[in-house]
Amino acid sequence: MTGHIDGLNIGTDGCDRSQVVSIRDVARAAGVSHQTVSRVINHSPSVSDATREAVLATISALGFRPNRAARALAGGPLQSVTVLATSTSLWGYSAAIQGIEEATRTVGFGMGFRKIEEASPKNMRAAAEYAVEPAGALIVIAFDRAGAMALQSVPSDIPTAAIIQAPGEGIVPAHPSVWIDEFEAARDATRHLLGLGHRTVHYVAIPSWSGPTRREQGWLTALQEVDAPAPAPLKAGWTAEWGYEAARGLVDDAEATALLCGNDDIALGAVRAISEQGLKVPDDMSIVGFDDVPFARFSCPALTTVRQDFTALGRACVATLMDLIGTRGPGMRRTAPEAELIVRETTAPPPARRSGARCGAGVHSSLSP
Amino acid sequence: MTGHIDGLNIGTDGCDRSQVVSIRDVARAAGVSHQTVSRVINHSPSVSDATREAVLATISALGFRPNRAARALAGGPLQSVTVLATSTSLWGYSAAIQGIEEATRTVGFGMGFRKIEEASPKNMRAAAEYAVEPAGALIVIAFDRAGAMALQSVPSDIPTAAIIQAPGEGIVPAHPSVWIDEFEAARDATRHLLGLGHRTVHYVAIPSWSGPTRREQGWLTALQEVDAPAPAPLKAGWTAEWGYEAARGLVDDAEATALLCGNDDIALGAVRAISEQGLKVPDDMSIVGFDDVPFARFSCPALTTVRQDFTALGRACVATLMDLIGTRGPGMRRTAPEAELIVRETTAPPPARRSGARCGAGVHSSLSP
DNA sequence: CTGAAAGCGCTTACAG
DNA sequence: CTGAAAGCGCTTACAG
Repeated sequence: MTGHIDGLNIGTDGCDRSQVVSIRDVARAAGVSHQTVSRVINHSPSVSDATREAVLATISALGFRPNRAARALAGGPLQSVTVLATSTSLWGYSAAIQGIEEATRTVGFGMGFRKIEEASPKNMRAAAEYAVEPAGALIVIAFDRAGAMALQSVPSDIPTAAIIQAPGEGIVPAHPSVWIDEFEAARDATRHLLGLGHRTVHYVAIPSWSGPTRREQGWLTALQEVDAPAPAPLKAGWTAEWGYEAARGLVDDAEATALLCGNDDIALGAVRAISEQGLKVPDDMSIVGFDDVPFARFSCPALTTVRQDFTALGRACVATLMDLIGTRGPGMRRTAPEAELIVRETTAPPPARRSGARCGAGVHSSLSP
Repeated sequence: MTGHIDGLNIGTDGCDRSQVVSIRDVARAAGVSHQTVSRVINHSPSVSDATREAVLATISALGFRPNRAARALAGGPLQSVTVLATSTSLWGYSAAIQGIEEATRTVGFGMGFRKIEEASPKNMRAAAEYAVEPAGALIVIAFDRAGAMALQSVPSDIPTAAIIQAPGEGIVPAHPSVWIDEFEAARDATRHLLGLGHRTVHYVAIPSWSGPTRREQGWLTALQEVDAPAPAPLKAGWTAEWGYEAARGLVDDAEATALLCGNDDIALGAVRAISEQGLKVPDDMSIVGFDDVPFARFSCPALTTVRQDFTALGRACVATLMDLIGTRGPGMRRTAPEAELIVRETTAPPPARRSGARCGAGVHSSLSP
């Protein structure tokens, strides 16, 4: 059974504009001019304590709520930011959005969200139009190609900050941006695997559109440090399917005993693929993820991964934006967080000798829907 | 290393208000009055095709973007909804938000988001204030207690719709609401387990604040249908930790061979706990989740669960809201989606005889951080 | 079909 | 410290 109420409780049509109390109503009730009320709600120092209190009392008595549209229109300060991103549900995105929301709320801003479907200039103009206020600020999450293109297409009169993938050496982002540089963490993860005795480490790459990512560079550097062979990175998308497919392709390669994955979903998909072949993680194959999604420590075996604090990154981006528009919140930290290797249960020394042959016993049928 | 750009490319301060083109600029350039421009951008039929085209051309030539604040202030139709919820990252929430965003974008609305920290009336007033427009519409996601309280505290002059847990028989929501009724799916899941030969099914409940949820009722009904003993539901929160703890408590109970969990995170946490004890899922314990999170089919073993389409639910909620405010989008479906049992690998017949003793060999140390 | 008027609720200057 | 003025960019009626 499905259920829904068809039109109950539609007593109010939501357009009771006659009844909402305005700054003038407050002024009248408090015996002052409406400008004085304006000063009070804007925390102007040029109001005597007595009148301030009186006005404040009237405001709460009347249930006055300032009209944001009017404020924005009259040239008040920016009070909202709208975030543009290709996803709300992938971990990095949703965690970053959470951080952005927290930080914007702290400084008294509202937050809008709009999904990037396609990063055409036309769409970006539309997106900017939905920026809630005239010239309302934008934050674009540009982890992916569409996001990066969106960032480029943003109208130049809109204050914009971005969360991006760590740019390569010497590349300067076109907008104030924040990122996590995972070079060292990726190198650490690779060294960890190498230190366990693996001859080399395979890498399943998340999408990139402008040269290798910093995490890929870190991986490669660790390999080169010890003259380990560097297999070509496996290209993947963001979801578990990709890790599943990548790992299936590696199962018959006796040389492949360690796998660094561009994110945890990919890693978890790889774990699944290995297990389906009757092999064990980490006994037959070590796997390391990236991100430390909340579930990572509950997976079986618990996933070794590189933790990234996307929520803090979101907060840092808001701080950067506030610098840009000259509104600095109290104690806003703009430093991007570090990435950190978390060793759990999916990494171990390589098998004495990988059979390469599938161990029939453990073979499941392929994925169910 | 952490990285961030300090203040690069801050050529624009974002307040180039002198330069933004207004309806009057368009009017002048097109040789018409500004009302005519207004009519064009509002799709009024009372404009000749010739003038419409001319205006449209000028609009794109000048890069005109209507000012939403001015529109809202002047009494134009509602053009945004802001969603209130306690989380952006839990699956049900983020998927619902995605559906809401899609649907609002389709009808030309913008979407705001504000997290519910605490559902005090004061906070709700503040939240309403951040509704982007005066009397801007609200959607509250009331899966949890704080959400439900928020829904109650919403100022009555704001058009509001809600996504809620399926209400018990005879309970009428205070606002137009949508929900998924999981009664039958929960009963199906329980029957499935019973049909496999389990004597009974234990249930790990998600939080409830007004009697048993529909899914709990479905579970109980299936048990009663066959006179199976009905163990007290185990209370849990929304995350994997809770399933982990609940399952640990069940491991020594030889009677407990099947577990229905209030959501997939709980179920996955339970799987982890069982495995840590050296037991196997589903051989020693069958586990069923709820929601079908994207990862469910990749877990090892792949999770049997009840699929719920939260994205469709979000869309249905927007349709309900549009009915409320009298703005009906093209082809909006408001029917709430059904829940559906997806049988995968975590369910099987009960063990011939559960030892109840822990199998030392497989015991991991407890959870890493 | 199109234009001139008035006003939405606020905020900046500008005066006192 | 406080009030009277003007205007932000649009939209509804109201006239033609």
